[in-house]
Amino acid sequence: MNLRQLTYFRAVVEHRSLAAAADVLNVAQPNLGIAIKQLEEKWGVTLFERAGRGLAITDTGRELYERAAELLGGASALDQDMRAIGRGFTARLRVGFTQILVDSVAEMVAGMREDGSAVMGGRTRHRPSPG
Amino acid sequence: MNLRQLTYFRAVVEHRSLAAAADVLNVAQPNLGIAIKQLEEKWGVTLFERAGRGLAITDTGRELYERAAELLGGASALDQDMRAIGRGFTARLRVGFTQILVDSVAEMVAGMREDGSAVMGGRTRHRPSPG
DNA sequence: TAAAAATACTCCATAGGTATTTTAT
DNA sequence: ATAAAATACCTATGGAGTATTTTTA
Repeated sequence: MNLRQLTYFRAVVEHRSLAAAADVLNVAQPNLGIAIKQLEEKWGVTLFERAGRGLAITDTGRELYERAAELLGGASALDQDMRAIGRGFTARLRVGFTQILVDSVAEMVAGMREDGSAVMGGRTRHRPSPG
Repeated sequence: MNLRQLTYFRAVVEHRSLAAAADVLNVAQPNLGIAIKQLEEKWGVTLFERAGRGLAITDTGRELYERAAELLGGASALDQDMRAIGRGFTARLRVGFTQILVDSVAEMVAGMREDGSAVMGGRTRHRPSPG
């Protein structure tokens, strides 16, 4: 399994067609069918069934789609954030605050995300929550 | 960026050495240096600096490590779960329950995970929470 | 001088493309 | 007859290995 195969699979699911997905991805049609077959053979599952001229996704395919999309989203975000660091657009800032400020800080961060700032990483709790 | 490069990077961070990581991964030492250089050049960042005979990770490298580890963990879990489906060991079960049972169900699921069951997917809220 | 990383190269697996065949409307 | 997927085949990129050189404690 690699990100390329998952990317191809996701596009095929979203376009419900090898040809359409191939067009969007700017690759030749056979590559997509091959990538999907590789996943199916590696895992011993069926992701699509041929339905007339097109493809019908299976339950297993749907399960994979949800999780592949999440994984690819994470990979894409990581890629963009690292590129941003490379361009010097960001630095790492560690911010500490107490419970009373959690909501207002969260609001600020959400605003930064909307502004296109590359907000990376998450929260770290350095002391156990009371109780 | 691909999972192979991140896998190599993670191993180098964890072993603080190309040679040691190469030994664990059963690949030749130069491959790891090449993979890391590819990431550095793609993003324009510095992940390690040569420190004496070994390598010293940079702040950027640390940032990448945290996120790469998370991504690789997700990929590994996905891989195992799909393989389990292929072996017929799992089926998809959609379970609905009301708010009062959330805690007890969560506890059961956590127990299943500890038992090694392949618990996949997450929660879906089909109605807005009250208020 | 010993231990680790970096470099130079060769080889091969596989990703990608083109052309064609098969399938179903 | 047409539109889509599947198959066959060829090419080329890049991932892997070996051998060697450079770096530094």
